[in-house]
Amino acid sequence: MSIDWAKHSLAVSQRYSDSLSASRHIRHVLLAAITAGDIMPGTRLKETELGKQLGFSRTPLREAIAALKAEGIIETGEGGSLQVRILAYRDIHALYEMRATLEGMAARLAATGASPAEKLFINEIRINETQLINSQASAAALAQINSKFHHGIYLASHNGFLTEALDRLSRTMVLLGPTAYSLPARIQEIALEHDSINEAIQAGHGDDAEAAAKRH
Amino acid sequence: MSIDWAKHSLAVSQRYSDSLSASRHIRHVLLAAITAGDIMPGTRLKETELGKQLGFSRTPLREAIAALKAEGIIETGEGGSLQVRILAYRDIHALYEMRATLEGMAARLAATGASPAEKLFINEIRINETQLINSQASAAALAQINSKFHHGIYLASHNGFLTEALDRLSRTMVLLGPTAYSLPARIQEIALEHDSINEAIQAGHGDDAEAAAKRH
DNA sequence: ATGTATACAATTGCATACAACATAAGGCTG
DNA sequence: CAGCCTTATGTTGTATGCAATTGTATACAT
Repeated sequence: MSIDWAKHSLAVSQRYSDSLSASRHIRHVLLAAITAGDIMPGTRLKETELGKQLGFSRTPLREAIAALKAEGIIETGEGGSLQVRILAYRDIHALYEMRATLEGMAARLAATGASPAEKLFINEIRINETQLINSQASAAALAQINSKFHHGIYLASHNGFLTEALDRLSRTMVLLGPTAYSLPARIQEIALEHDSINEAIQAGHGDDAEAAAKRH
Repeated sequence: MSIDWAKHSLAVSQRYSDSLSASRHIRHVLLAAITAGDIMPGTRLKETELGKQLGFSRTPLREAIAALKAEGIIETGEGGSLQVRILAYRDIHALYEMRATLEGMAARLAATGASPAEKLFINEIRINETQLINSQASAAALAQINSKFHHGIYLASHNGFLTEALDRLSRTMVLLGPTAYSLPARIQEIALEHDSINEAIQAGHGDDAEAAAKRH
């Protein structure tokens, strides 16, 4: 059974207005396919087959794979065969531990160093999120606004390496499968936690912001 | 004026017993050249020229470059030209800020979660370092034992992503140029700081270890 | 029947060739 | 003489073809 590559390819083309080189395009398509669960961890990827299905030569495909290997999304198994990385249980724990620390760092820096405009921006997103929750928005919409909220904090930290590291962690987390954004109870929890983080940032309390973000 | 690639290439071959694929070999050689200061940030890299000098085709060279681009060591300038990344001043601050946080995290985890054998291992390295300092060892030797000490802590954190992130930071830091390991006063300071970190880890005091590592 | 060795198929790694694009220089025109 | 357009050169992006290594299957021997 084959995968619907056209869907992911089209989405990437629209998202970036066809302005990506083939190798970058392929990289995003592969990430989208993994995120959507079309390719499960451990799946063996065969270059010739993938190239034929995607409609690209092996050269840009290998470029994309080289980048994903450098990020730890794809690994070379026994004998040089390619496969999507399988996370061990201790990796999962380590992943969340890492994210907690970095999220805490970002929240602290945002609380202590963000400009008034940036704090306002974060607060607006938070208000927007509350409205979406109250209006029973879809899980996808909630996930998107959630991502916006966190990204706003990353940017307000004024630390490009921190932002990059957190983005990288997010990309690695797609290996865990689709995130659960459907349980109503969890949605309410998330809202409360976001409130705590936001309030600490608005007040400029670094310690509180870090602690709240770590709990989240 | 050309660069002595043979030196770096030989060093990499010896370090890894010639068991690396061409693309990985090239990646290490490029990193070594940047570390040694043979290639300065902002230098434009021309694929055909590099390939001819290194004795490899453009294909594995591009694989290596793709990996280094994913790591943020090399970036594509105007018109798609390749150049070694230039760190802005705020990047430098962000880099050290990031490392302080991650080193603190590693030290805390090592203090709270390292096995007795791992703690012993770290302690041995610390003792070894003291001996080297007292015997007026070379700056290179001190840098090496310093690296070992920190790496020992990383591994004792039992968090592969943390270790990877710190290694990545180290690779990015080569863009700042050779590190100063020559000032005698600083050597003494480093020894004292390492002692503080080591003692906190041995005692299992997470807070102290994190604080000491952040200061360092 | 099981283990081992050999041969074949398939996949990855590398090299070369081609196409598209950006840049810089030189000539032409206003 | 200055500015713009055209052309030529050089560099990056992509495709294809070949070689080498690895996995697998089958046959033979113990």
